[in-house]
Amino acid sequence: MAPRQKSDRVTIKTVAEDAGVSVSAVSKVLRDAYGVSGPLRERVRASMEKLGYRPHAAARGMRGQTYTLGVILPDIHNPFFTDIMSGVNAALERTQYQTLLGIGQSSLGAQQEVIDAMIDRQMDGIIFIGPRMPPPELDALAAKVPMTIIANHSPTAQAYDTVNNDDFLGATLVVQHLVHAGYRNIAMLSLDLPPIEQLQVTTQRELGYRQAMEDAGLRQYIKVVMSEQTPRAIQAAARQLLRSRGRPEAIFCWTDFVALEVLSVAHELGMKVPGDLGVVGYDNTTYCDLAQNALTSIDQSGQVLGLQSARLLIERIKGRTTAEHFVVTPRLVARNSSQPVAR
Amino acid sequence: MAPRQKSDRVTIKTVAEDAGVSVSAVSKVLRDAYGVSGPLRERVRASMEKLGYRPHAAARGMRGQTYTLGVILPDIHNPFFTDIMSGVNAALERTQYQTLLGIGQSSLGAQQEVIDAMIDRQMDGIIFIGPRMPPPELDALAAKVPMTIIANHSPTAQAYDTVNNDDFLGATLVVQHLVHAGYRNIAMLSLDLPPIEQLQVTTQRELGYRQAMEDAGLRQYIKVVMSEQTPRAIQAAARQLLRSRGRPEAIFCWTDFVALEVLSVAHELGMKVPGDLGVVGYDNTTYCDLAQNALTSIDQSGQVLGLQSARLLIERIKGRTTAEHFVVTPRLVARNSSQPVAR
DNA sequence: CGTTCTATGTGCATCGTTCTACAAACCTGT
DNA sequence: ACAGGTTTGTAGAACGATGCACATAGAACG
Repeated sequence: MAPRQKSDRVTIKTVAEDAGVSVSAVSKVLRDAYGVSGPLRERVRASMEKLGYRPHAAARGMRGQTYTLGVILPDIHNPFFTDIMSGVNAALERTQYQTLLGIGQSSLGAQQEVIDAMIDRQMDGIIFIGPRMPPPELDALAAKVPMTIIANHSPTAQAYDTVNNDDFLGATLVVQHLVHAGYRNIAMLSLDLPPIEQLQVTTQRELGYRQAMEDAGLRQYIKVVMSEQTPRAIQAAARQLLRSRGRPEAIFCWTDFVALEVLSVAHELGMKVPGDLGVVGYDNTTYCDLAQNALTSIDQSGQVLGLQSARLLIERIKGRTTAEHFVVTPRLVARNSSQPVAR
Repeated sequence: MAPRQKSDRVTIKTVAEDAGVSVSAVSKVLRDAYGVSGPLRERVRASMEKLGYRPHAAARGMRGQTYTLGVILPDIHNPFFTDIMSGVNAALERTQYQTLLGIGQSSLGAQQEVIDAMIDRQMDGIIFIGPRMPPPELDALAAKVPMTIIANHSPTAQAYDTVNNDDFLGATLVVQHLVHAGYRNIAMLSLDLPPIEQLQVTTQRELGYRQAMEDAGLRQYIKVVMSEQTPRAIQAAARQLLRSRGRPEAIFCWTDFVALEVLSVAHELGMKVPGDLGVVGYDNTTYCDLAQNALTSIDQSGQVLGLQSARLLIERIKGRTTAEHFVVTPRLVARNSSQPVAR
C-alpha cells in the first residue's frame, strides 16, 4: 500500500503535549470521565479544537467502544428502510455515535457475512432489521453484542429489544377498510419464506387478515398466496391470481413493493384499479403517493421505529439488561386504489 | 457497558499456541506473506479453522489494513444505487474485503460527517458516489485515502479513479429518440445544485441535451428547468412547466425518480402519457418497468459501474498511483412513455 | 570442512486509545 | 499540626494485530 499520513497524525499524545497535560487527562476529557477540573477540561478542549484532533476509531476498538452502530438491512430495495434510517440518524444526532450499514442481500449467506463483519469491526451495537434467523441464533448473537431488532415479533425475548408496529392490527385495519368499502372477496399476497412461526412480520399480518376476514363473516373468501420477493415471481403470482376462477375483488399485499407489481399486472391485464380490483399495500412508502399508483397503505412510521430502536440500543449499550419491546400503532392511509365500488 | 467476551476471544496468540508456532508466523499466514513453508501454513490454517479464529478488525486497523471499503451514497432513496451495490459486492465476492455503507442524506453536513467517520474508522478505500464537493477537496480527500468516484466527471484527475457512464451521450440518445418519435418541444428537468461546472453528472446531461437539440434544429425549444430533489419541489416545478404557455410536448428528466413525479403530476392534471406528454427518465431503475409507469429510460448499468469501481479501488489500494477513468456506454430502453404521437 | 547464501521461523517494538492503580495536592475537622 | 478524606492529575500496562530485524538451519560451493 502506498505510504500515507506518516507521523503527521494528530493523536491524543499530540493534544496532551500541546495542552501541557498527560495523555490520561486528555483521555478523561474525551470520555467525559470523572476527575477532571473545569480549567483543565477547557484547556484540553481548546487544544483538540486547534489541532483538529479526531479520535482513532480502530485504537478505541482495541480497548473501549468504537462509537459505531451497525444497521443490517435485508436489502436496499425497499424504500421503507429509508424512513427507518432517517429515524435512526435523528436519534443519534447529538451523540458521538455513527451508523454504518450492511446489506444482507436477502441471501442467508450474505446475512451471516454482514453480521460477522460487524462483530469483527467491534460495533458497539447492532440494529437488525427483518432478521431471517431462528430465535436461538438471535439469542446467541445478542450474547456477543447489544442488539435491537426491528420487524420481528418476539415479545418474550430477554437478550435483546424489539421495535415493531402491530402487524396483526394493521392487517385487521386493511380488511375492515376494504369490507367497509364494499369488497368481499379479499385475497392476501404474502411472502414465501421458511417460516419461523409467529415471529415473522408477514405471519402476523396473515393472522390478522384471517381473523378479520372471519370476524367479517368472510371465511369462505380467505386466500393467502405466497410468493418470493423477486419482481418476476410476484408478477407470476399476481397474474395467476387475477386470472383464476374465483378472482378476488381486492388484494392485500404484505408490502408496498408487492402492491406496485400487482398494480402493474392489473394494468397489463386491462383491469381498472379501483373498479375491477382494489389494492392495498403496507408501509406507506413514498411511491404510494404517486398519482399513477394512488396506493392505499398502512403507515407504520418508519421514522419512529428507527428512532426508538436507536434509543433502546444505546440504553442497552449503557448497561440495561432487561428487555424492552416497543410497539407502534399503525394507521391506514386511504387513497384511490381502494375506493368503494358499486356492485 | 455489560462485560462481554472476556478472555474467551480467539486471537492470533491462541492460534499460535494451538499450532505450536510463533505469533509472527500466524500473522504471516494471515497476510500471505513471504517466508512460510507449506507444512507450517497448513498447520496454522487448520488451527484457525478449528478454533474459529476471526481477525480483529480494530487491531488490524492500528497497524495494517482493515479490509473494509466504505461506500458513500448521497441518499438511499434512489433505487439505482441498489444496482451499484450489487456490482460492488460481486467484485468483492472472493476477497477478504467487506463493504460498509454510509448515507450522505443529501445534506452537505452529513456528507462530511460520513467521510470523517470512514476515515476515523480506517477504511482501506472509499467508493464515493455522486460527491457534492469541489475538485480541490476531492484531491485532498484522495490524499488521505484511496478513492474511486462514481458519477462525477473529472477525466484529468490523478489522485483518484472515476467510473461513469457517458452522460453527454445518454442525453443525446434521449433527444434523438424523442425527435425520431415526432416530439419537437422537449424540455429538460434537471437538478438544482450549486454547480461545480462540468463535473456534475447533471451538467453533462444538460450539455448533451442542449447539443442534441441544436443538432436537431430545435434550438428555440431548449428549456432547462431546475428543481431540488424533494418530491414537493419536483411536483411544483412539473406543475408549473405543464401549465405554462409554451407547454412542452415531452420532458426529459435527469433521473427516474423525477420522472415518476412528473408522471404523477401529468396524471393529476388529466394528461395522457403518451399522447398529451412524452416522458423519459435516466438510470433505468426497476420502477420503469411497472406498467403504470412504462417509463422510457437510459440504462447505464449500475452493476458494471459498481464492479469496475471496486476493481479499480483495490488496484489503487495495492499500489497503483496513476489514475484510470472508466466510461460505460449508455443505452436507451424504450417503453410506452415516449411512444410516437401523431401531430 | 569452512564459508556464504537462502529459506524459514521468531522476538519484540509499535500503532492510539482506555482505564486501573497510584501519587500529589488540597480540604476538613479536631 | 495531623489523621483522614476528597479531588485532581499521571504512569504505564493492556488490547490484537503487523512487520522489521534478527537467529537459525540447511544447502551449495570451493
